[in-house]
Amino acid sequence: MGDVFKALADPTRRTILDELQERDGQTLFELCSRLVMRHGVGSTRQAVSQHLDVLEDAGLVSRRREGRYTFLHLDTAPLRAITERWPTTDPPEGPP
Amino acid sequence: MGDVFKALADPTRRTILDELQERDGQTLFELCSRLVMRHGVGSTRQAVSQHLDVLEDAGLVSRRREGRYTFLHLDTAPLRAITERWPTTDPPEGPP
DNA sequence: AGCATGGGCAAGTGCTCACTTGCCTGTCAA
DNA sequence: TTGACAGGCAAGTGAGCACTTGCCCATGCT
Repeated sequence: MGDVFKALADPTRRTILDELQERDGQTLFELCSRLVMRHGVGSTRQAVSQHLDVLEDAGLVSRRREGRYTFLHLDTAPLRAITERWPTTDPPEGPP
Repeated sequence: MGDVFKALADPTRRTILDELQERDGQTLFELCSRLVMRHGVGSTRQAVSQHLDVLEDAGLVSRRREGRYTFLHLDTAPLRAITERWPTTDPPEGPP
């Protein structure tokens, strides 16, 4: 359970989640390219892969192998446990 | 914004939030005592205080000075930004 | 005034973590 | 079959973080 929080603690990993949410099912190379192009993240392929390991352990990302490619999929389900653990008093309805 | 995630990454800090949610407005000594008694957290006073610094920077805890005492208050508002950033597809209605 | 209590401030230490470097495996095209 | 491509598997390194130790300041009671 604490893996989810540790996974979200790194800004690069949060950017990966952002990118996968915008375009799900990317391959590792495509993800690396888009991280450089659109988010200015200059990490190497191995660094991104290690981030994906952490995200996979947290249950936030799943790898789907298909032939030569490995497609990455986002799963935001573990995030629900956060707001369920410390429920907010006032609802998300925005004030005036 | 990333401060919230870094604050939640540590298990001791999450326990502090749990304890403050159960009993809001504690003082530092009371919090330390209850962390030892009820959660088995054996950190020193300074360690807990440094955790409170992190939680305060993240906006999750506020310190209210009153005479010789400093009361600690929980604020779960920053947690809402998490589920708003990566909205879940299926609602929290649990399956069978 | 004088001392105990509640708490802050700062330096030092060990461990974790993000990132790099290098090499190795499996898949497709020519 | 051989080469290029997509990706994994380590080991090593530097920075950040959690925690401790020691000292200092303010408040309140006697």
